[in-house]
Amino acid sequence: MMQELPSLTLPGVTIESLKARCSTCSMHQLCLPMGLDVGDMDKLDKIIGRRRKVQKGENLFRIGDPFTNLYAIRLGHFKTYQINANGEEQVTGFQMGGELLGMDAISTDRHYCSAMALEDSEVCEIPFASLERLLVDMPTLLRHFHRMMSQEITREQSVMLLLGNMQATQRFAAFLVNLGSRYAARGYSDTAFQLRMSREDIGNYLGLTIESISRLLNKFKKQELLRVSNREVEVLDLPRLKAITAGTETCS
Amino acid sequence: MMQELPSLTLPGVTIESLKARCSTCSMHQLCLPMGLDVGDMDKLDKIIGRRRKVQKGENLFRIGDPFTNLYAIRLGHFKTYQINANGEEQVTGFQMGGELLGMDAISTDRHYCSAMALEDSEVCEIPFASLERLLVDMPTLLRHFHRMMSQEITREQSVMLLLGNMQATQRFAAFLVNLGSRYAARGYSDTAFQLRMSREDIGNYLGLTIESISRLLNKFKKQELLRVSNREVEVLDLPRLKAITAGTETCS
DNA sequence: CGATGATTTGACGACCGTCAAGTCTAGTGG
DNA sequence: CCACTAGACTTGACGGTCGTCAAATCATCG
Repeated sequence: MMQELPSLTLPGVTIESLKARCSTCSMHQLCLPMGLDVGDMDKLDKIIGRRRKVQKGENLFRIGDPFTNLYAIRLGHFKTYQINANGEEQVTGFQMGGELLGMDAISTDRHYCSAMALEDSEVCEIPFASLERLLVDMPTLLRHFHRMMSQEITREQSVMLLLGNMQATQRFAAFLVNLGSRYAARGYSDTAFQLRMSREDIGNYLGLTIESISRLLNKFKKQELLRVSNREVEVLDLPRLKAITAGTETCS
Repeated sequence: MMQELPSLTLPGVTIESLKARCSTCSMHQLCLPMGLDVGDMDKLDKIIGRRRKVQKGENLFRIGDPFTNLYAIRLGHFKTYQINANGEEQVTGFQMGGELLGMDAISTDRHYCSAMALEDSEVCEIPFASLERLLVDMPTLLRHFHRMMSQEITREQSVMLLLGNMQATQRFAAFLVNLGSRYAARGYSDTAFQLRMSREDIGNYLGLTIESISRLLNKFKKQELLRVSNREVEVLDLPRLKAITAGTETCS
């Protein structure tokens, strides 16, 4: 349902080749496959600001913060969340290495959501004013930047489908399949991975309670769809999980 | 909760002044307040393609259609919707005059959702390739285009908050308040307007059934929050409706 | 005026949230 | 190394919200 990073899945582009070239940060992973040449890469290097380490539980930015930078995740995982009038959170997404944070802030010059590190992480700051100036001279980068913003729009549409249309079981299956496919796009296993977020965050993201998540994990375990140990997950029957996501496999 | 078009709410810019200047389509309403001069406006005119009428119930585009144009709504209302594996719809938004459609398609060069006219409507086609070429020479327009994409991201985040966090009553109140504020931004009343969409579309959008919408309308009527007659709505107590949206007024 | 689809209303039940208690885990300090 | 603690997670019982189903009523349009 939700999409993989297309830039990481282009044919002939391996994650290793990108890492090798990457001189500064994951932003390059996103640009290289789009056809940036070495000269363009150097220009990009020049505007990319300092690296910044973000400790587990620390906010990269908060709702209402003035907007100056986009952030490319080099390492680690983040969650983004809205806060409603009562101070309750709504998790709007989980982000991992190679993804871009902060695009929601362009519209009002203030961040519209908060971003928190789920583990010790590292980002590259990309001053947006500089980036926008650079875009004028680099049509390829411009194109790619538009694709990334558009992709965030489609990602969120998928979440709306999930929240508006799916039952609890289906939502949770979709969540796992999506995580797996994103790890696969990064060269990791799509069936064995660690959940970087708490049950609470998962539940919040999926519009369910922590208890429901716990029960769903147990149900999937009993059906031999999953092996679960704490935050370690192994998907034993990915096709069936995908069928549940699609709504083909009715209940389970 | 969801946002108004900021470009239509800048101080000193009335909807009339924009309409007067607007030579071709509502895209100009979006650009003028951002500081485009007359020369820039003319350049924009040149790339904007033909107007296109779309009849009620007709699709402007469908999921999977190849992407060539963005569409600026001149007149009328649209809904956008996803379709899941079982062919069920999930309405992801309602759009009105002055709003832009199709930005989700940039990422994959195919439309990621379908758009259908809720009444006889009219749009301007904006060939995206031409627009992107133009953006290179017009930093102001570039800036504005990025704001519009970003705004779509924040809008969707608000819907995620709505679907993930709110109860039925609160969702419906939020929906009405949002509609009102968007009409207000266009120079119409924020308390008396016509619903252009069916109960079914509203329910689908809010993750509720048509029956629930009907009951909610009735409840609000009994509480003297609304006067309702078919699709005609008059909000009698906007502050209280806003309080319900915010979750301040507990149940009602 | 008749027909078709949209909307309303009621009865009922399922799904999932709430509450409460219990268990496990990881991190800390003795 | 173990005891202790706080927080994360699990499990069970119960209830409420909202979905499902069915029937009736109401608009709209040829």
